[in-house]
Amino acid sequence: MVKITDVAKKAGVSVATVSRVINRRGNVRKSTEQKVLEAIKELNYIPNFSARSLKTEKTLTIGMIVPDITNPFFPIVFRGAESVVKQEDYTIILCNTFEDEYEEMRYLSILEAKKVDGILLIKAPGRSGNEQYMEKLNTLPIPIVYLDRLPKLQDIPAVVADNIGGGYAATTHLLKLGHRKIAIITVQYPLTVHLERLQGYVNSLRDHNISINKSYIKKGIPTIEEGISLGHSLLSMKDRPTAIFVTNHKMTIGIMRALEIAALECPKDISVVGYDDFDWESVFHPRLTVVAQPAYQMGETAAWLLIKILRDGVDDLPNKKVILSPELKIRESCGIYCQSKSKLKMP
Amino acid sequence: MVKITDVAKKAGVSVATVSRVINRRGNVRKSTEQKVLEAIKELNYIPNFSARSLKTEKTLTIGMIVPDITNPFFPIVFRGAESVVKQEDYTIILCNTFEDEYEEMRYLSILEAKKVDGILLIKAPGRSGNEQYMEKLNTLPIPIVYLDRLPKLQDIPAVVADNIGGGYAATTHLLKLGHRKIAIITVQYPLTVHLERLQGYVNSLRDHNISINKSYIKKGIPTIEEGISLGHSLLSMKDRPTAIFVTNHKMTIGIMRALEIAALECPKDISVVGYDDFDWESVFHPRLTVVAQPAYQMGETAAWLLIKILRDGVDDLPNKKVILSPELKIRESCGIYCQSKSKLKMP
DNA sequence: ATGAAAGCGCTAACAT
DNA sequence: ATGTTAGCGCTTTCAT
Repeated sequence: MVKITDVAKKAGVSVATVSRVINRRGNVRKSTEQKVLEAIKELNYIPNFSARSLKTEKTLTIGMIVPDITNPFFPIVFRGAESVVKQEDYTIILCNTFEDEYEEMRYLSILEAKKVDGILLIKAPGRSGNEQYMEKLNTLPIPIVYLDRLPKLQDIPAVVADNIGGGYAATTHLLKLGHRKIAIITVQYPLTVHLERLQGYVNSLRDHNISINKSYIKKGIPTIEEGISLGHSLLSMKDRPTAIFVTNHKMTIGIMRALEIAALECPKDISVVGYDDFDWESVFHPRLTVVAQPAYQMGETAAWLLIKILRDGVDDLPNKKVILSPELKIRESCGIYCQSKSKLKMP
Repeated sequence: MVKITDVAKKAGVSVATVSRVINRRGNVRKSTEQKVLEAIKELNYIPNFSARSLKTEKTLTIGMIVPDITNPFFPIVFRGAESVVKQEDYTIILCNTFEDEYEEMRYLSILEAKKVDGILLIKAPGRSGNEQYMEKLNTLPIPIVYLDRLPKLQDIPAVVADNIGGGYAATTHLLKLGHRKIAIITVQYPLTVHLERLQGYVNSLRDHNISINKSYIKKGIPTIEEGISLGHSLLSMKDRPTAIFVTNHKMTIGIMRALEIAALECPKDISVVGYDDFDWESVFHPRLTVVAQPAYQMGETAAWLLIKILRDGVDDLPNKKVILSPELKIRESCGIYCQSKSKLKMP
């Protein structure tokens, strides 16, 4: 391995000078800089990050903790974050927690040991009995920007989507189509995103003077299988809903499967609004009407925020929390409900 | 920051002893070990990886370079790799190249500087005029395991899928259904995977004595838009194919879109076989018949191979290249072609 | 079983 | 503008 002393020797200068040209510290004559650059190229010298980090306390790497990179929402967020972070020569350690807070804690310790400069954290659902973990999070010596999911902490840097607004938009759309029996399928984890989407649903119903039917509110874990079984329970009700709002992508797939099994057509027999917008959803049938989140932008913004904090500190941040707006994409999975004829029509 | 000397002081031992217990080097009396462990816990000591790496030349991190994490195939591979790598306490730096070899080169230099212990490389397509890069790759001081896409190098550690077999299976399936006018849409990049899938298509046609119609072979870039336009050109032919095999997921979405625009139904009017199997494909319509790759297993296997190399070196590896088999998942996007009646029927 | 001490490759304060 | 040198926190050899 070639090191800085080798370069210095070859160029006929001291290591300090070499270091200066590597780090563009200035105070180097043009001609000596040239010599050094040549030596570097000839020897194929690459500075050793570990050594540099030991001294500077900077690693130029940030950690990103995601619940499930297999959920297509997160790769988009990742790319958004990477696109801004790479401009500052940062690199990302990606950690998958499988929605397990203990796994998250484990990764956090590792990231702390590896001295990443900052962390982009999309939290796993909190475990009861694990509350002291939040304190630890709050006092971690590494800057954290929370992404998508907001923990119960005051005044922390975070980038989230307006989930209440998303839930409200979805429900209101269904209401305007004439639906009155609107169910919601959401995730049982104590996660802000799902709680808020439910809140948006409730708000919309309230605002439109529709009473809330608790049996229309179903919660479960975010898997296809759960979507199927929750779908079944909804579809087999006597007073079956005419529309379903699903706040999770995988459960939406499950619902669609449940509809098929029950030989129900969407949107003819029942309307569905999903969450998150992926490329195939606008092509395959039924084309899903969904609340689309600005995933890429969320990643970008969070990364940008983190870098800003890394540079200037947290304290003089005007607003620590930024909220991005989702967008309702109206496609074909919702039909008009005509009360008089007691059936559904296409819009 | 609490460091090893602090722990030593608190426990009343030397730093050497602390280091021994941390690294489980043995030769420490049970009682002293206990003291050290307590000190570590009380002080909340976390060893500094940078310092350790500087000394040991190991970073316990590996780099993974992927062309596009937004392609749902790669997150699955990532998870597979992570699942084995984490058992050995490695962490993964994920790098997205956007299918750009220059971007890949840039990341490779960074990974080299950061002294990752090994690299999982899913190559971007090679650029002409950039051939000397392969030499550099070959002499990199960091072990590389190639994944999915095989570069033109001899005898390198690699984990790939049997793409010839995949292309053969897809084409043969169509043939058995009675199709004779089978088109293929594939990716124009010089990538083994697509070249081989095309080869499988050709082989199958040859083996069944069907002459190859060059105008049925379309190549383009792997995007939805390109799928649409290539689809158009195929569908507007006088002698339009009765079946299309698409070797890329995004282009498959594009094809389905093109079918809709042309008011053609799948599988009634035309059959389609795609590549890669994602959860929604078995629910939304038309349910795609696809060649499913063992993505997770590919990630696992590659990571396992890399770790083995990290431990034992490359040289005494029995077989450096492992080939995993894909599986044809037959669903509903292919119909039977009845030549006599000159139309398609469902199977 | 334990400790003292020499580096690992680099940066930066200080000297010139 | 350039050089000398003291660490950064850790592992490991060599004594004891």
